[in-house]
Amino acid sequence: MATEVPKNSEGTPKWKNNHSHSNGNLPQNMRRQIISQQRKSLPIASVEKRLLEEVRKHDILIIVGETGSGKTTQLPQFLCNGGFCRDGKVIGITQPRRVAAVTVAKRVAEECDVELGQKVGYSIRFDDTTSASTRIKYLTDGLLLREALLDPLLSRYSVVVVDEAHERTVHTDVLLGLLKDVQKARSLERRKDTNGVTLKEENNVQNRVSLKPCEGSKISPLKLIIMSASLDARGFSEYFGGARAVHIQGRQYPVDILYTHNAEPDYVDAALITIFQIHMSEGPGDILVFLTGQEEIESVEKLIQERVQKLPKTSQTLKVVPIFSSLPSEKQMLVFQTAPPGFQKVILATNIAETSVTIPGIKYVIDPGLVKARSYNHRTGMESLIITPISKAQALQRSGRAGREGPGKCFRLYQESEFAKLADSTTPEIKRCNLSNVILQLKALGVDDIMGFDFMEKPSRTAIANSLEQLLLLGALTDDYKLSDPVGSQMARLPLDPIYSKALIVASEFRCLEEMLIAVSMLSVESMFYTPRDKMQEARDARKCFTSVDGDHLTLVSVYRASAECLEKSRLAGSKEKKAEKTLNKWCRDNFINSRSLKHARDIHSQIRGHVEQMGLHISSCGDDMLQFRRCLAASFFLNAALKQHDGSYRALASSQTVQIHPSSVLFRAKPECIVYNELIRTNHNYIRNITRIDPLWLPELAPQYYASQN
DNA sequence: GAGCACTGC
Repeated sequence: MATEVPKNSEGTPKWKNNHSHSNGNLPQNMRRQIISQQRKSLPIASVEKRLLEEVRKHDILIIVGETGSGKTTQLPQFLCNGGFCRDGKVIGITQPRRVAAVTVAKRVAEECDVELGQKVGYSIRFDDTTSASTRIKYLTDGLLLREALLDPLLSRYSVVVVDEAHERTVHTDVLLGLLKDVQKARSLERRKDTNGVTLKEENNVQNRVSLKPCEGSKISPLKLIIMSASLDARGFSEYFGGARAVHIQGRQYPVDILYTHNAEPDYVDAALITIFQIHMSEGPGDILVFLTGQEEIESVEKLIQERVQKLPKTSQTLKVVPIFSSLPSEKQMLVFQTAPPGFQKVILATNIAETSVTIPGIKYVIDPGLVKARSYNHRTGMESLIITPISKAQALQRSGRAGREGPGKCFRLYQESEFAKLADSTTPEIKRCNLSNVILQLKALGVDDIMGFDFMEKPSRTAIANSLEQLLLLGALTDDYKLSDPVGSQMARLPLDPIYSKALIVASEFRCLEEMLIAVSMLSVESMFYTPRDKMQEARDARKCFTSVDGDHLTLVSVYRASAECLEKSRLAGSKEKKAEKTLNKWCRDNFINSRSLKHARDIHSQIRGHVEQMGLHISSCGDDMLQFRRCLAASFFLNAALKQHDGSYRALASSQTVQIHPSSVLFRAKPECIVYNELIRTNHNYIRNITRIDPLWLPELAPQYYASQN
């Protein structure tokens, strides 16, 4: 299952698709022949009939398929040929990642010899290629969740295949619980249709059944297929009431796993030594090193360059390439270039190389066994980034990266006894994140009893209670914790963090919705600014013209408007869309702005604007009245207010935690008396980011329900 | 004085 990709609409890099790399320029009939041969040689091909029988016999099937089994591309075709697309029904296959949905759909369309968007298509946020004739639909799991808001019984689907379920993203976990419900509801509905009986069932099933989506459409049973990489089939099977699990062989070359004899006190140093050992005494083949973050990668890169100088001239043949998510895409692309003749490529990567990006040519993997992971403290509402040991499943995934094209070697920079101590699998994300959004979605889907919802792994009571409380404070819920109308249902419709959705509603009252639309779009993307270490001053100077003394929100609005102006100018000058985009990209480079992030923000902006218009909110601008906008920010983000203390640190009013302004904020030096912020994250300190200065008197005035009794 | 990875009708 290659998930490697290419420049899609957002400007993420165009990565090579493993499957079709050799078929590109061949005549059509030859290409067809090759594809047909490739399909037949897949491990899954020999079990087509058996699989179809299993799906017919069981409403829920767990498929454990190793890497290279062909399950993602082949199973939907088997199902379609086996009659599961009759009566216009659709087979939906969910993926945790957009790139995967896109590449796999393209490959399957090619295999079926149809145009993408006809029988086979994909649907991801901002990019839907499906049509009325689409029968095999690849989509992100988040998007299927969104679809469920409109069509609670997912009535167009005859089969839903949840792929990569072992990754246990929040979306996957919520989807699993929901699908279980939908399946029950649909069989109930059918029995009602045929016998006229109503059965009492638990879990909101009744609730959802009453929401009949498509009038007159015949409800068919829903088949569920959960696909996962090995290790954890039992968990899924138990969750689905002892569901049948089948195993499909993979096709992966053997990878030698090597451990260190002794514990390594300094994994960075150990990684460096290992890189040079491989370079000097192993055969050719590229090296992939897993590191924890940008800073570490940049320092290791420097250290390698230094040490290479000390090697004999003939051995100075290492080519180092870094890759991490915030790296601009043109730089990310460099990992796909083959090293110059005689050179060995060393890729220094974060977790991005574990699943998201597949780099060809890797023969050696160096794995220090660590990952920087996000965790969330439900009590304080604080996120943190902590370096923690990986799980066994992750270690396996990493080592597998060495065996995609031939036998490989994986150097684990820890002892075998340490491996045994690792957790089997990574803690599911749902246990590690703020649940406000999940809860809002579930409420909108008619699930009122969150504690009673059948999560595969239930979040803690505190986690649920705190998020319910937050939603209550934002006005999304009524006093008895039901979705409020219109605020709650409007918020649920918007694909944003609930606090941002609320900010839009507040802004429409403050007559600055135009500014807020820009602000929340910009706040919803990662790393708008790109600051390479060696050009820090240059980057700072370039951004000066956007800086607002009022804070980061207004600064972001300026950046957005300047970029829009640049695009507009280019269009007015008669540039074609492509040329205009190029001009914008250059503008981004000149201003040290991440063009991928900006594009993303622009996409979000247009999507959200559409929603907001549909809801009938009043879109107007406050013009030059920045006071009005800041008051609106205070009214929206009152839960995140902080006051300066004597020592220049801040006290967050809601939690009484001591926090500091993040150095990336334009207010880092100014340190105003009172501020609101949007992000609280613990790294070396408790940092707050995206900050605007406000007047402390505004808080009791604009959020009296929260601040009246205090002070 | 500093930024794991994904994702959204």
